[in-house]
Amino acid sequence: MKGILFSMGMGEGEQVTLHDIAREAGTSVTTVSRALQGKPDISENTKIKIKAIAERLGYVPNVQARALRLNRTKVLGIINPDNSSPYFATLIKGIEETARGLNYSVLVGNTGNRPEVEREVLLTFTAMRVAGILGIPTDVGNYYDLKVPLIFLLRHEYGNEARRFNSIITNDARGAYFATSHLLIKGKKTIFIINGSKYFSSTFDRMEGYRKALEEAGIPYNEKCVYYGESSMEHGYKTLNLILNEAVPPFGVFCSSDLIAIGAMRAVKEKKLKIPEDISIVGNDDIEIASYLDILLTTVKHSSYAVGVLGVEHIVKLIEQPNAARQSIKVVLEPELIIRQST
Amino acid sequence: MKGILFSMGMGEGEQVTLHDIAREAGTSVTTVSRALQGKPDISENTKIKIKAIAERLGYVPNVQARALRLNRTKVLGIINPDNSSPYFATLIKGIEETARGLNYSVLVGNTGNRPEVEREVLLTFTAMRVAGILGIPTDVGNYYDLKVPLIFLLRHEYGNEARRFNSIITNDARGAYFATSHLLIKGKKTIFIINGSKYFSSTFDRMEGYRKALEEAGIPYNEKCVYYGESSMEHGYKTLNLILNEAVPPFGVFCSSDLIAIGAMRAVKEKKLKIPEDISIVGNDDIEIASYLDILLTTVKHSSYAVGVLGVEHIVKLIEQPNAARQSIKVVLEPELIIRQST
DNA sequence: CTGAAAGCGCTTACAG
DNA sequence: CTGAAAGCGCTTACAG
Repeated sequence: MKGILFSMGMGEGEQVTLHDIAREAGTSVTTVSRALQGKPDISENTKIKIKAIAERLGYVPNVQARALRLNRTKVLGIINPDNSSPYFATLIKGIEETARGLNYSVLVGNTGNRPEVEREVLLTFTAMRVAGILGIPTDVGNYYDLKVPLIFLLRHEYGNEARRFNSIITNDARGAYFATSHLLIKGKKTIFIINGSKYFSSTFDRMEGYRKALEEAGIPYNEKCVYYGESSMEHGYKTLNLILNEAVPPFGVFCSSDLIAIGAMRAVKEKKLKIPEDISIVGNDDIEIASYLDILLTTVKHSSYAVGVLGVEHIVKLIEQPNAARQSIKVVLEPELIIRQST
Repeated sequence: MKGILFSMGMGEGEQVTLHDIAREAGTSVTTVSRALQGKPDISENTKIKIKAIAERLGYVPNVQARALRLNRTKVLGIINPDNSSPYFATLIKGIEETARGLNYSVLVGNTGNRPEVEREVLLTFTAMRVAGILGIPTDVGNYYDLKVPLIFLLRHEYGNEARRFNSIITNDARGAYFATSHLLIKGKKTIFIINGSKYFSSTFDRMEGYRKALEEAGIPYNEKCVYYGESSMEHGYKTLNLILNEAVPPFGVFCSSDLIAIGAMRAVKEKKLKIPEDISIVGNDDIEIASYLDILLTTVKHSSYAVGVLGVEHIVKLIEQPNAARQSIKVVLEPELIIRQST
């Protein structure tokens, strides 16, 4: 690493500035700045000369300085519970790829669904003066006094605060409705739901679709069929074992994530029960592995990648078109039921 | 979102500065800066007053300005092929959590293993003046003239350039040796290897362990048993089908990632062949799902989370301890064979 | 077509 | 214990 640098007379950490180029070119910093920006009021000759020197010196603009001067950055902050969870990972990929195409960088923060961590990350993003924030909220209250464009992804606020925030979500009520109806049609009379955390709007929305489907089938709602918790294989595994202590198959289970479904399937397998005969399982998300499992997973497909893409496109619009900031963004992506082998 | 802000007289995008606090406190910006930093040369009274005002105004320091002044940022850049691949996702999680604990932010860039994208991301990071870079390299040549601390993760350079770069890797030669020996011990006479891309050092290292194990067992090396490609379920699936066109079971397969192994298992299942009787499969990485599959996957465990943690710890040392920068970092984490049901 | 000057928000010697 | 001043690297009116 040393060789090349030292031969150019630049040590590690030393950065070429406009001033260096100006000195080399025998011109002013002003001219260098404008030449590099390709502004029309600089002669072709000068531009060519300056660009050549910049190239030779390995000049890379200092965006910190530019940000300070222009009072804007090209950085987006992403707040999410856990970047290693496949659904969020795909969302982040959509964000990163779209942001890169629009010349934005992306700062990632994990909250583990802990409000105090979320607050901390938000503070860091604010200090970094990110141009906008894309958040999968844990505690909506943490976002009240942000001063930058913000869009909630996957979850929105609910209750009294409703409609104050921008959001791009998937239609979880409809997804749950699809899943539950499908389970019913497949002949299961009892449908369990292993839902997410009670504090998320998506969890709440799913209850709506679940109840609607039951109602339409004339099956009374029974709160003993409802479980809440985190989105993990382990939780799915444990919860299905809990259910098995209380109920005898056959029955159906709608899981609020494919991860939960995979854990649940594992529990079923260990009890030597059959899927879908004894227990039908519907997942949620359609992560890639759902179509590589031993028993292909029937699931409600939501494209988190698409949510990421839209999130960036909309937030960049809010950032770059001042009058757009007055608009309220409410996007709802429709889900699709993918029927495979687990039902 | 507007309510609170407007009542404070601050609109969206307007930021409180040291100057605002100074005006309010009837003091100089210098004093405010020092008070907020908790420097000893400011009276207790002044500190208390200034901190209260800062709090009330919702002051958040502008790290861009600080970075410019101090000529250093608290930002780390991560370059990786694909943040949605589970092994990398876990690595990134380890990086993010450790970095946050040390007050660093984390910029994530995906390369898709494409050198030109890698170059682009590196340029952006340089422009952002990241304090250090943690990279899973695709083309080592892209890193030659970086001027910031750099550590390669998971892969290192090889060939002529060897030993110029810092690296934290897993012992892939040993892992492949474990896997291959294990397959041999389990009675398979032919061992295929579905390896990664030819251009990665980890792929190369795996070949070493693979050949050593064969040699010890007195089995001649046959290049027809070696396949290269990307790390995906789809590739594992296709490759196993290719293998099945050429060879008849029983045989063993060592896959260079669990994702490949899962794809391969799917192909075996579709051909109605039995795991492990007909085909034994060993994965690599030990991603979480390996222990939730229908047939629990035997795999070589490498902790990418640990690599992430160590990566941050070491790079922060390089950044913050100038004399440490002279040291060369070469860390190799040892793998472990986890025997489950697929062998 | 080009340059001198101001200023973004911060920190830190330096002076008092 | 406190403040005036310089300067980090950049951009942009303003003047010529």
